[in-house]
Amino acid sequence: MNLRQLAKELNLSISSVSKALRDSHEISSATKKAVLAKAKELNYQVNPFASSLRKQKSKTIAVVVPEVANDFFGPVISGMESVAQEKGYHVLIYLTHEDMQKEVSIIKLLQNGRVDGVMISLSEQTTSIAHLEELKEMPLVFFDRVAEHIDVPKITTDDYNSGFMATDHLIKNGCKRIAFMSISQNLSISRKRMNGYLEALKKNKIERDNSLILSCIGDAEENKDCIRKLLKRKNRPDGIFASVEKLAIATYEICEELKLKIPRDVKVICFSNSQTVALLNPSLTTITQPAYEMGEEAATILFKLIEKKRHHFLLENTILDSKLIARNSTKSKHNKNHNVL
Amino acid sequence: MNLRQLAKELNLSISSVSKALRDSHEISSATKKAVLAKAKELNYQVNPFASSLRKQKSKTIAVVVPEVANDFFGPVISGMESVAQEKGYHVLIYLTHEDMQKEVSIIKLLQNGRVDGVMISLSEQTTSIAHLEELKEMPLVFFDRVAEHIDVPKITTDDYNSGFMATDHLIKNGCKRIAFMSISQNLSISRKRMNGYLEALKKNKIERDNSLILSCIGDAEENKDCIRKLLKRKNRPDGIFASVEKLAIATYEICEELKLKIPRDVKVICFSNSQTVALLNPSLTTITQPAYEMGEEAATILFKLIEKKRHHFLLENTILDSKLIARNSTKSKHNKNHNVL
DNA sequence: TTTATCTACTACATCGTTTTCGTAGATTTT
DNA sequence: AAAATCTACGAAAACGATGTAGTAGATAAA
Repeated sequence: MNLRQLAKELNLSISSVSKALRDSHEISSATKKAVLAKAKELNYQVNPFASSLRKQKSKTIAVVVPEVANDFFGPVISGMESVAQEKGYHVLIYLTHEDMQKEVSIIKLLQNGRVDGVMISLSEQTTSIAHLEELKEMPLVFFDRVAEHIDVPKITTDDYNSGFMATDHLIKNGCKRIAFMSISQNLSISRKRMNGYLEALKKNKIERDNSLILSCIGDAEENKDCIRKLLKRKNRPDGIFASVEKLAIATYEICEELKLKIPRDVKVICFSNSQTVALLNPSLTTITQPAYEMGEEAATILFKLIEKKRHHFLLENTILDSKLIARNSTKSKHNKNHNVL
Repeated sequence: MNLRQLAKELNLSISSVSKALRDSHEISSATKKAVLAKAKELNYQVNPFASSLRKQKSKTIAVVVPEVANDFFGPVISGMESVAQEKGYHVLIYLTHEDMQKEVSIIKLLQNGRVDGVMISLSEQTTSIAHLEELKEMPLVFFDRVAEHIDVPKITTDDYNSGFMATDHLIKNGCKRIAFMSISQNLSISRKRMNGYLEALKKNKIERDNSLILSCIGDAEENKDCIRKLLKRKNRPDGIFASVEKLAIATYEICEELKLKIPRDVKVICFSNSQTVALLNPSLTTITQPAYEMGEEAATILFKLIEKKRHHFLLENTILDSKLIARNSTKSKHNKNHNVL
């Protein structure tokens, strides 16, 4: 069922029917009513490709993420999808699986006008953003894992401050030797979290020890090895700040293996959006990011870019607050623990 | 950059260029080479809307799921996306948030040819599938939460058998009064899991007790209330089989609240795809579904439907095996526990 | 030599909408 | 009554790619 057939049924021209359907003032209300009724009766739906071709917009946005099986990206996407659904937009999803090559080819795919805008969180392995520079014409928003030197809106949490809070929290609970474990150093979030960590050490007059700063970029087993070595040292750390949840989980496993008690022997804090970590033994202290809200915010900004042509006033970055949720994995013997915002 | 401009640059007709790009035998190899080179130089990309309009196919599929922030649907989508990416297809994602009304309107959206095929897992609240019957022309695949009386391919795990295994596992570990908790009774997975549960009771000569069969369809607090009441009864169950993870987690919380020890006072098993539940205290015994594989399988079948016109031979259902991973939450004092496939 | 067959291209209709530009007839203004 | 303005519609040209049908010119078959 297309406009031509509908027009024939109604004894009207194609253009009149088209206008009637979009409530043009050029069409009398009687005619509009007839058209709407017939369209409903015959279940007419606008052909999206014809429409997109003509209007040069797709009513579709793309989300490019490293992974979706994930307590963080899941809710982010959910937030984006809600906003998009409300706006009548469609959401294409592309996974990079932390592979820069895939990221590059996905971005290339998006250059042909298939989408009106793109939201991206970079892969761990992404070292250059040349592929993104080429998207210049396209409304583009970064979220969470952002590239620093590119002139587009970015939504992040305050990673520097979160890194500071996490480290300070460990220190306040008695830690003297705190290890920082992150994934790729390519990621600005890792660097910012580390800078927060370093600043907290400095503020508390603890000297920086580079042997306590680990980049775990291998697979699960390699990362475990890395943690095992760390915890087997004679002067092992008494606090671990993991930049991502999987490293904290691995730490739990290694502690079990080495008969180290958390939090007695070593305290653990990490970034995580999982609900279940509250039920771990011991319950895991986390920095939790407002994932759903980040998705909503990113999408909202993207739609502003898409709808207005003036990108300029929107270039400033949006920074959302994460929460430190203190639980038992960082509890000190003497200090009573309490939730801190 | 479009075909017209490219053709002008090359002093060729539009149709020749179009054919050259698609490697038609009507074009000499010299010309093809020139066209390819120029296309690359000018970064020509086919306009997807023009192409889709003309060819009447979109190279796009839709995934409709209740939620994406989820340890099961996340990997499922990941599996689907891998297959799609390999095939050069794009993936649209739609979330129903367990709301039938949303599901209906999403399906309506998909009737206009925007996608070449649809994969869906029904929302909890879905009671009728009239909206899906109207997609008749469209290649359609159900996964996990399927509708039983509709003539399309379905990918599920063996929920009946899993329900049986889970219940049998509890009985083998000493449980006599086993509660079954599920979400919506609308879902075939709930019914099948329950039937497996009932069959295991029968096989072990345990009488069915309807007061131990709960449908938790409320929000988090209501569900907790429901569980609290169950565990406060004077003859409370000594085993709980939760059809979904969130109900098991809630059970853990209520047990903590009521000072009940798992597995001593009550043993718990549930369907879950979370990695972290292995680290809970006690570690949680689960039935784990092959989520990623289910996504791959669903997508593979969908592409067969899309590519061949003969749907017939594909109508049979695909059933994948879930694994029972025995952990401490179902450990009996006397029986040593071991992983069971 | 004439006719048939290839080769390598081009012209053009088509996919279904949207939108600009017209225009006939009715209504209002001068 | 003539001119200007409205109202409600239609014709037709895009949007960009694809595929059918057609055609010069070259080669092969009769």
